[in-house]
This record gives sequence, C-alpha cells and structure tokens, in this order.
Amino acid sequence: MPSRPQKQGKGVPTLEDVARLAEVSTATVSRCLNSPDRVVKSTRERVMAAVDRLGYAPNFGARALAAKRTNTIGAIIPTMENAIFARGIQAFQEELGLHGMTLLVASSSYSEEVEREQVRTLCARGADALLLIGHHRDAGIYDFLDDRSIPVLVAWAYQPSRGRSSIGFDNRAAMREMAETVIAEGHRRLAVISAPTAANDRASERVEGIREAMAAHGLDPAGLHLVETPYSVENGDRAFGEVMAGSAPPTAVLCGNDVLAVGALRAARRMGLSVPGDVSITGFDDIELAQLVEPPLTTVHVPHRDMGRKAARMLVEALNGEASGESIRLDTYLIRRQTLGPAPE
Amino acid sequence: MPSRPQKQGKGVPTLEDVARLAEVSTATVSRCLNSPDRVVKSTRERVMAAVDRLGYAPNFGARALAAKRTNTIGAIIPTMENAIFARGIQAFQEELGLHGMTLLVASSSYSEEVEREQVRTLCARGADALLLIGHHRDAGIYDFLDDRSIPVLVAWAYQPSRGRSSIGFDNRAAMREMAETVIAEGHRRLAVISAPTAANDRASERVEGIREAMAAHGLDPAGLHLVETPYSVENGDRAFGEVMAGSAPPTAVLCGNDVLAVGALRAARRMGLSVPGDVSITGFDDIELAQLVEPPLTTVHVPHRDMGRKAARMLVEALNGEASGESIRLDTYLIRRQTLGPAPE
DNA sequence: GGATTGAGTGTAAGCGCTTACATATATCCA
DNA sequence: TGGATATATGTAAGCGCTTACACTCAATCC
Repeated sequence: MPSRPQKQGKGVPTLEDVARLAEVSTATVSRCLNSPDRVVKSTRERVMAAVDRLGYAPNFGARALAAKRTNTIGAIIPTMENAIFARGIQAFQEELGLHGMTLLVASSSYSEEVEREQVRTLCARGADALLLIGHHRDAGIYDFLDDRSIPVLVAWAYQPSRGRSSIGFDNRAAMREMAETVIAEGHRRLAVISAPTAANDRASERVEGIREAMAAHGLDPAGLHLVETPYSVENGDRAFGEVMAGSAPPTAVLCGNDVLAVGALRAARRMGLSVPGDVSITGFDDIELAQLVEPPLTTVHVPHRDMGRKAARMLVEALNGEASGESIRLDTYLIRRQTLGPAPE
Repeated sequence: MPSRPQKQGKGVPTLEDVARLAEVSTATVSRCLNSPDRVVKSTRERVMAAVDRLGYAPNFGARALAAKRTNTIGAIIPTMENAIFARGIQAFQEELGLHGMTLLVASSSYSEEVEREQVRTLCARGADALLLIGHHRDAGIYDFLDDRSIPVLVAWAYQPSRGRSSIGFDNRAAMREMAETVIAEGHRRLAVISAPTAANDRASERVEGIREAMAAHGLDPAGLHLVETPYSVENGDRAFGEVMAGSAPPTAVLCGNDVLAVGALRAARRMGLSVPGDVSITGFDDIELAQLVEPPLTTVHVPHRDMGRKAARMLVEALNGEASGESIRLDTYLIRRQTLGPAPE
C-alpha cells in the first residue's frame, strides 16, 4: 500500500471557499489577488477579509498550470558550500525579490549528469528562466531549453564568442594577469593546483591563462606542474605536498581558488616553509577567508555580489522581452597581500 | 500591456503527445512514469522511447495538482552565507535525494516577517513537509502548518519542552560548558558578543548558558557585558572594540559564533593585544575557518552535517506515517585550541 | 428617451496530470 | 469448456486556478 499523503487535513481552503465566504465568483477572487484595480474597492475588501479569515494561500501548481507563468527563476550552482556561490546567489535572490520573482536553487555537485537532471527538474517546476554557471555543458541541454523558449543566462564566465548571453569575468585574462605578476617577481618554476578542468570551463580557462603568460615570457608552458583536485582546504593541503615533492619544486604555486590556496598555505606552514620566503602562493576569488589567514592571501578579486545582482536584472529584462541578448563583462583585479614575493635566490 | 509569458514555444510536449506517439492512453504513460511495474515491458519500452524522442518532462504543477503530493520538502534557513547552514543543508539535501525527494530552500535573512512569508510560499508550492531553524516564531505559523497537516521539524535546537519534533543540540548547555571552562581558567570579568537575541532562540539560549555558569560559580550575571550584533566578521571586529573600551575590560570574550570570534580576533591583533595572553576569545560552531586563523580558535563543535542528514530521515519518516514525533539531541563538544588561556595577572 | 458605452462581475472552458473504475484479454481450474 | 480470477490498458472525472467572453446596470450622449 503506497503511503498516503499526509496533507489533506480538513480544510485547506481553496479559491472557491473564499469566493463562497465573500459571496462573489471565483473569477472575482482571482482578480482581487492578481489585478486588484480591476475590482471595486468594497468588493475587494470583502474578499480580502475572507482570504484572511480562511488563511487562504493560492495553490502554486494550479496557478502555474492555468497562467503558464510562475514568476520563478531557477539557478543551478555547483555547490552551496563555496562562499562565492552562496554570496552571489544571495544577491541574486535579493534582487529578484525586488522584482517580485522567486528563486529556486539546485546544486549539481560539479556533476554534468546531475546538472542535466536539475535543468529538467527546474523546468518541470515551471522556472521561467534559468541561471547557469559556466558555459560548458552538453549541447542537448541548450536545445532542450531553446525548445521551450526558456531564457538562459550564463554566469561566472564571460566568453561572448559562445554566442550566449552571459555575465561574468574573463577567467583566462584574470589568471594570466596573476601569472604575469608572479613571473615579474622572478619566478620561473610554476605549479598550479586547479579544480578538475574536464567539465569546468572556468577552471580550464584559468589554467590556460597561466600557460599564455608563460609562453609570452619565454617559459615553456609544458613545464607547468598541474595538479587537479576538487575544491577543498583538505585537497589544497594534499596537493601542495604533491607539488613540492619533486627534486626541483616550484617557487610559486598558483591556486585555482582561495580555498585551495588556504589549504596550500596550511601545508606550507606544516612543512616549515616560509611564505613567501621559500614559496609564493596565490588564490582566486577573494573570499573573506583570504584576508583572515596568516599571511593574508594574494588573490584575484571577483565581484560576486555585483554579478548576482546584475544577473537578476538581466534575466528579468529577458523575461519582459527587453532582452538585449548581450554579455556583460565585469572587472576583476589583483589584490596583492602577503603570500606573493620575489623568487628565492 | 502586461508582459507576455515567453515560454509558449512551439511544442512543449505533454503527456498526451507522448501517448499519441506511443499509441497508448495517457493513463498508461502516466503509469510508466510512476509505477513502471504495472505496465507490460513491451508497452513500457515503446512509451519510454516516445518520452525520449520528445524530450518530455512532466509538468510539475499539474502533477502536484492531480496527485496532491509533491515529494518536495521545504527548508527555511536564516542565510546561505553562513557556512554552518550551507553545510547542514547540503547534507540534508543529499539525504533527501536518496529517498527520492527534492529540496526547496528559502532564506529569511533572520527576519520573522520574511520567514512567515516564505512559509506560505513553500506551502503554496506544495512542500510536503518543512524544516525550520530554531523554535522561536509566531504561533500563527505553527497553526497555519497544523491546519494543513504539514509536518514540521525544528533543527539547530533541542528543546523537547516546546512540544515539537526537533533535532539539534542544547545551545544553553553547550555554552554553559564553555563558560564554565573559561571561569575555571580564572576569568572573572566576562563579555559576550552575540547575535541579536530578540527573535533568535539559539542566540538567547547561548547567552543564558553563560549567565547560568556565572551564577553557579559565584559571579554576578548582571556583570556580563553583552553586545548584540548580526553575525559577520566585520561586526565581531567592531563589537570587540566596544567591549574592550571600558576601564575594566573583560579578560575573556565569548562569542555567539565563530564568525564573530574571528572578527574579535582580528580586532585584538590590530589593537596589539595578545590572545590568549591579554584576553581569551572563544567561538561556537567549529566552522572550517576556526582552525585556519592564527591562533586557532577554541570553540564548540556542532555536528552540522550529521544534523542535516538525520533531519532528512526524520522528515521522510514523518511523511510515511512512521512519525515518532520525538526530538533528537545531538552532542556538541568543546574543542580547545589556542585562544583560551588562563586569566592574566 | 433610446442607443451607446464601459466598469464590475459572473460563467465556464481549459491548463497537464493522476487515478478510480470500466473494459478487454489472458490464465486457470473444475 | 465455462466461468472465475488476474493482468493490462483505456475512459473520464476532477485537482485549483486563470481568463476569454458574456452579461448587467448605470452613466453618458444626441
């Protein structure tokens, strides 16, 4: 016997209950709720009183079904545990609220598989538009969305060449700038600790930026020691040990994000290495933590909140048919704190 | 002119489209999707092929409307920006997924007003059950939920006396233990930096725990210097300055959570105070950051992930009618790191 | 004063799905 | 071999809401 739903209760009030109590038709009640000015004041007050008295709350599913619009925007982020997404999404939500829209978040745990699943789920749930992180994903997903005319905005990435409306920053250029700064300090042997790049264009773009900087300054990009590991302090710690193990360890370790960098920093301390005396370490994102560790982290500042806020506006515009379809590029800038110094010797 | 919905597209496929293509009735398609074993294999395969070919995704609203069950559980947390909630919710979601349920998160920004609103929204969206943080809220909210027979689980708090199913820890006892440890180190002048206690029972319970410990050890609870400020590193920093400003500053500052404590630590460093030489500082939560700052923070460890996971199980049970209605108490324990030392002099 | 207008409200047709019930076909036993 | 039983599928009635269209009744205009 299938478990019965618990929630039939006695009387979850419906539109009809309200209508009966207020002695009007359901149409009028509906109008009171959706376009109050189309109903005369006296009636409206009577209806609202009934709504209050019954504790009526419109059934979302029914509403979506009938109106074919949900005022809901879906977002799929890799994880909630990373402060940068948490922060960006928070701002995104706040801005959406200002426009009377609701946010539906899902997280993909960095899995393409799961993300595809989530896209379907959010659409089935009636998301009017979607916010996705990064460009990289199966073309089928975009087709699916296009078929349904669901506007999509790609965030945390800026690659207008992809032909999709996006908002973000140029991951490659930002990291290239960082690498150039590192090289300018005399470092020749570089290593990078990155998130797995296979299905993460932001991560791979960042690595690419380092390679470009090396090539531009006469270093062989092939000499870049690359370690890939999922974002976490623990992993950053471990990866750092790995990277420093060889006979000619790097003098600078660039990390794909701050979380990894903090782990690397911890490992360095445990190994008795001075930072930046013996080895320089850099991060990416400029999360709060970056300035709280000792020594504070040299990193790339990314305007997460700003991105979230603007993303919300773009999506709302798209929904209102004011779609520009364009991409917005946000500026990042390098923040020099204390983990980057001149190369030793 | 009201903005037209964008998503009519050409052909968002419906159950009927699938049925037509597979040459069966809509009932059969529905059964294929919901209880596949009630359909013979050959038919099922034909239907599934049609589903694939059309890229069909069931309309959630319609389904909820017809089935009166959504397999969705709602959660309202104060904010996503605090790692403890992010982590607990992540575990909560993972566990729900194992049971075929989906999570709908909303955040209240620590506002009662917003929370009430979110409760309605989540219910309207068809949440079968709700996870709420802390006990404190308007009784009307509980009534609303009870009317609809929507099971509620209170998390991050354990107060069986409240007569609601809850999972969490005893905030008061945990903080009392911390205060006792501090007092045992010889501290007599204590201060506490807490989140605003008015609408936050976890915060007020923690403060109460300190008062109890003081009273039990012959200190006047009225002598406790209390500063309330929202959770953030910045605020912790500022509050610390405030607390230390008097002529007889405290020798130990207990903070309502780790984020505030980290701020306090930063302020202390800037003020040239040695921790714990001149002043001891303690936190609460044991977030990752606690062990990354210098010196690492003495704090109370809270099993956030475990709480999230168990909370999911409890709610699923409640939905299956196996409700025990009881409360689960999780253990916290004090972690002594380096910010607590003996009182100076 | 009768026709015209428009504001306020009601009527009723779905939206896409689930599911109780009806029907059709296959299986079994006496 | 006939009827009972089990299995597979179809039929159709809603679920709670929105909205096009129809209607009513004053106010307004020649």
